[in-house]
Amino acid sequence: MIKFWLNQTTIDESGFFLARSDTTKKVTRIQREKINVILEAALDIFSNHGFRGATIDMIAKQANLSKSNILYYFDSKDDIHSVLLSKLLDKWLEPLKVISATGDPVDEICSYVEHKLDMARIYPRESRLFANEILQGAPRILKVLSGPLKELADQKAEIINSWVNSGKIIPINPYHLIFSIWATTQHYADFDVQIQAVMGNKNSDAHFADAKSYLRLLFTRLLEPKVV
Amino acid sequence: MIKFWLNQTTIDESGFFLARSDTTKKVTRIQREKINVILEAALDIFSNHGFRGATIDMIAKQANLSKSNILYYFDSKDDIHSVLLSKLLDKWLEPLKVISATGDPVDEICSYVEHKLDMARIYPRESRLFANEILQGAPRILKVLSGPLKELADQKAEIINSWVNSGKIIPINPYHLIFSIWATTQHYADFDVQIQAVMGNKNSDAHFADAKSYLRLLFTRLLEPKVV
DNA sequence: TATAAAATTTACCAAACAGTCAATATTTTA
DNA sequence: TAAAATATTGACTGTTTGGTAAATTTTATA
Repeated sequence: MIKFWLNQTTIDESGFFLARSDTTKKVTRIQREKINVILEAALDIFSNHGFRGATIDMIAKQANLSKSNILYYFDSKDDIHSVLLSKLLDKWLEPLKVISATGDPVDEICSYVEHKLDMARIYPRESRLFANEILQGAPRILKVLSGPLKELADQKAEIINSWVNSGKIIPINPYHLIFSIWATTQHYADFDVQIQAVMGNKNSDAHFADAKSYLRLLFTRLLEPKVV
Repeated sequence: MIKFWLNQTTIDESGFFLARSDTTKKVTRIQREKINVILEAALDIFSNHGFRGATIDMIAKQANLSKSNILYYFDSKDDIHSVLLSKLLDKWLEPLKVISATGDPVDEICSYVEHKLDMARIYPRESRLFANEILQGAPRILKVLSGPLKELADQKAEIINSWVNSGKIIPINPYHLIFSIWATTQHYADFDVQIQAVMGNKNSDAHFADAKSYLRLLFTRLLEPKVV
């Protein structure tokens, strides 16, 4: 369990969110600053090396702190990782929530795609942290995947189905639509090295700009009942 | 460097393929068998835990051999991993090679998609091994990505461009088309846990069957100049 | 079947690593 | 500014891990 409480929430070992305890002492300026510095450094290290490939020493060096000092703010390596994951999950689930049943179906989906692609561009480290976790069987966030994530996906799948039933988009499996959006957008963060190798080491933003128009075309042509 | 030569090829430290040396002693029955057992076990372990998360002891246990015995056949943990990667790369690049300029464009692309999806279904461990490697910056296969893979992608991109120019498919960035195929197909192997969590733990093959028809629809509707 | 070669095991080493603890330094507060 | 609270350091510990070396067992060969 983390020693100092972060923001308004934190997580317990099972990955569920707990409200801030009343008996908590107030965080000092130094605690707030150092915890941020550590989490920032840890995100760098964990996202590039995975949990097992990362060492507290690497994080310490990146943060310009001593290992002991890091273990003063966090009880363990696991602890740092847990906090990063919980912060990530908030951010990660948010774009999907925005999809609204009342909007234009193709617009709603394309906005979601664009939103997710922006996330991959702005938060590539978070994307890789997530990918690392999933690749290794999601040991720490399985409950969140089969709980909140599944519920959210179910909910949005229902909306997509209603669009299908009213003929606003072509008949389609909503879950696989969602998976293909996740796959194509996160790919630009997770497989960045491969993209750089194949496309040449241009400015990464150029690839994202091209990806944006490509993916809009892809999903528009998929969904539109009329020709585009 | 590996002690016993495998099949017809192996790799040196830089990741390039070397022909089998003439001075090599012949491999015994036991060597052939045990090397296969070790590689099989190592694929399990590396694909589920990443390079740093895997230990020789885990591989040994999985293979029902002692750690020392494994180090009798392979010089190091790195060595086992290198051999697995080289075997994987052969397999991984092959489907793309099949795309032919003379076939029907949409058929060619859809066959490629199907082929890649089959690979993800049949070789999920290889897919995850590859994903793990890329996620961590592809330190061991960067040369292959910017060499053989890039050349192959360039070559196929030219074919796709020719299809665009002759109006057989709609105007499209061929590289991003390829990326979206890689992303959507490999997703079903790499993010399997997430898919299971969201869709319920049905038989995994059912998801692949659904994915196959979904992806055929996706790429057909993307590419066809006429309505589908 | 005796001998050589190959395979396996056992005991070990050194480095990397997560984490502890007590001493010291710095900052806050009364 | 003195005392209390907080922050930082450095030396240390036990464990895990990759890898070695020599002894022993098993298999192939002449």
